[in-house]
Parts: sequence; structure tokens; C-alpha cells
Amino acid sequence: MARAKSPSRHALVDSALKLFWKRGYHRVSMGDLVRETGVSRGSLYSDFAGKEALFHACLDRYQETVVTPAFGVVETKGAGLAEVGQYLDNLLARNAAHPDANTGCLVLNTLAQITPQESDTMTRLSAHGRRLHKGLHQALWQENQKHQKLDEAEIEALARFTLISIQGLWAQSRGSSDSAALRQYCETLLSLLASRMGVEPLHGT
Amino acid sequence: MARAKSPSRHALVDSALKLFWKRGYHRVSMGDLVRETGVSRGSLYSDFAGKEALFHACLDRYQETVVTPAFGVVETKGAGLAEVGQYLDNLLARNAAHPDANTGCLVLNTLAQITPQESDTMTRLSAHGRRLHKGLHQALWQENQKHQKLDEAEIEALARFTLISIQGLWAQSRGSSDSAALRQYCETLLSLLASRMGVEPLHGT
DNA sequence: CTTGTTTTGGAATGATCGTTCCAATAACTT
DNA sequence: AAGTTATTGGAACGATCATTCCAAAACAAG
Repeated sequence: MARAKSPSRHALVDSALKLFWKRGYHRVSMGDLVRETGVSRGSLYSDFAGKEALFHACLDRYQETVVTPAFGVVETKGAGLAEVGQYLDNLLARNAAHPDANTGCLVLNTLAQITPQESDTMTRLSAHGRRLHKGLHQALWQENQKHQKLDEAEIEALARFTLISIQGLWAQSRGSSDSAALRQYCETLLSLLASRMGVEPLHGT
Repeated sequence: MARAKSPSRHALVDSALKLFWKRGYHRVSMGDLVRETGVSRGSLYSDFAGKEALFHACLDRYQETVVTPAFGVVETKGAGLAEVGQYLDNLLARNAAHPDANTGCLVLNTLAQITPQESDTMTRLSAHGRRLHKGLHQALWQENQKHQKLDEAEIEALARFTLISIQGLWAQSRGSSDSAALRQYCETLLSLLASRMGVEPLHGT
């Protein structure tokens, strides 16, 4: 029944995702989406219930194609502080690669643009936060197994701290394309975490 | 020449500020502003060039009536780490006082909502960032005078780190009204700063 | 070719928005 | 009081938006 569309469904959503990411949900019109995706108005409305449904598909695809490749390293079984550092490096590299168009994180941008009323959207954003928190907690817990300096409550506090710090990093990465400052921030964050956990200072790039 | 308006100019801007703060620039219509400020459409357009000019007046007033009372303690001459802690406490108290309507920081919300094209607005937002950075740098420098553990470059890095962390805190404070988590974050941040600077752990409330 | 099904491009709809304009009203001055 | 100025409420305008609708075109299968 589902027949091949001119641009595949993934390609369609990817185009839409790119637009939403760059300009934000409210600043993308259906006309923009028609032009950018190359799919007609009629087809868009037959494939998706409306603009919001299409956006939700983009949020889901963002998890697959952006969050997982970047954050997966932290979520793997034996990950520790070094993997958190890898994630931050990846984040910095992405930023340095596109110094002009600084888009930040789609989830955090959206969080600042919607109201709590749009609860379907909000649900997805919360899930993203929980995903990151869980991954960070696991990595810090694993790291702590080696040195045993912190108890569970302290690990939890550090995980939360790291999560919020990363949110600040994303926020800062929008507008300010001073990648040296961002790098410095990541180094400071990692070095603070390391010293608190009793890890010898890491030798980053 | 300038005669007294029915609601004083400050009261007018305060009403508009409240709306912009709660809903964001793009989600406030001129109709909303007329209803909320109690000033007619005609008068609004004779007092301000348009919606954006009114918003700029609100951003300026936000600095006077919100940022200065909260952040001034860090900007005073002899301020150190303790005053940074006071600022964070103030921030947490503000958050706990309005657990329902969590508005975050007007400047950071706006930063996530506008595009770099709106450069007049962007200028004001950048100035806010510079103000906070300068105040934090000064306070950390002052604190470091007592212990002499860090050099200038490290102070600069720590100031930047603190600034971005505070941005993350503001971002987190929107939506999540889990004030215990926010408090925990502030405590972790302060304790990390203190240990890095060689300060005995502070006894917060 | 001839059906039957998708897809297209664009017109039409109804809503909201920022801004302008202006006659009616209120407030102040002399 | 009358005369002058400031303010009001709302109509009107032009623009943009999400959504709906549909005749024409493209395509697939028999």
C-alpha cells in the first residue's frame, strides 16, 4: 500500500528538520516546507495531519540522526568520563564545522519557543532531557566504580549538574560563534568533574 | 511638554514587560498589549515607533528592575564568591516564589526566539551577556586575591564557565519547576568553584 | 489505450497580525 | 465658558499563515 514517494519519506522529513532547526517552529511556514521539501501542499497534508504532526516527525528523526550518533558514545555499556569528553568534542566539532549558521540544539531551541500548552511537543522534549540525564548518570556511575569517591546521591547531583551545564553550552553556542570560548568551557567542565571524582586530569586534544 | 499619561510610562512598560516575559516576543500581539497596559492603540503608536521599539524599552527596563536588583550584589566593589552564592539564592527564591508560571530569564528566552537579523535586539542581548561576564570575572578575581591559587587565564576561564552554567540554570528553570533540583545544581556549582579556588566550603542556607 | 489511483499546483477560506487613520471624547488652559 | 490639545476606541488595510478543496496532470495496471 505505501508506495515510493518522489523524495523518500526520510528525505522529506530531513528537509523539514533542517528548516525547523535553522529557523524554529513558528518561523517556518507551510509554504517554506513545500518549497524546501519539493512535495506539494496536498501531499504534505495527506502524509501528516498538519504542521505540528510533521514537526513531531522531525523531532523523532532528530533523535535518530543527530542525538544518537553524538550521544550514543555516552550511552554504551562501559562508558565513563572519557566518553562524556568525546561527546563534548563531537559537539564542539559540529559547532566549528558550521561557524556561520549556528543552530544550537533543536530540542532546546524548541523548549524556549513553545508554551506548556503544546503538551504533545513538550512530552518529546522532556523525553530528550530524561534520555540525556540517564546516559550521563550511567557514565558517571561507571566512572565512579573505578575510584569509589562518591556515593549515589553525589553521582545523581553530578549527573544533573552536567546535564544543565550542557544545556548552557548549547544555549551559548547559538549566536556566539566563539568556538575557543566553548572549548574552554568544555575543558573547565571536564576538569571540574574529573577532580571531583578523583580522576587524573584527562589529556584532551 | 511630556505630560503625565494615565498610567505612567514606567507602569506601561512594566505591564508590557510582564507580558513579553511570560509569553515571548512573537506570542504577544498589539491587541494583547492594548488590553494589558490599558493604553489605547493610538497612544502606543505615538509613544513608541512600533512593537519592536516597545520591546526594546522593555528590555532596558528589565535591566533596571530585574537584573540590577538581583545581580547588583555581585557587581559591588568587594564582592567575592559569597556574593555569587547570594545571587544564586536570589534566583532560586524567585523561582520558588512562582512555581506555577515559570518564566526564566527574559534575555535568554529572547535569544532563543529571534534571528541574528534582528540586530538591534541582538545588541541588547549581547550587552547583557557582557555585563554578567564582567561582574562574575570581577567577583572571582576579588575572591582569588585572598587565596592566590589561580592565574588570570584561569580566572577568565572560570568566569566564562560560571556564566554559561548560569545560562543553563535559567534554561532549566523554564518548564521544570523542580526547585530542589535547581538548588542542588547551584550547590554543586558553588562547591566546584570553591574547591577550585581553594575556598573552604560555604555554609549555604 | 483505458481504467483507477496518486500527486500536483494553485485558488479559496478564515484567522491573526502590525500598522495607519480618524471622528468622537476627555482633559487641561485661559 | 470656550478653545486647545491629548487620548481614545475602533474601523480599515495589507500581509502572512494553516488548512481545505479540487480540477488537471502523472502514473500504474489491465
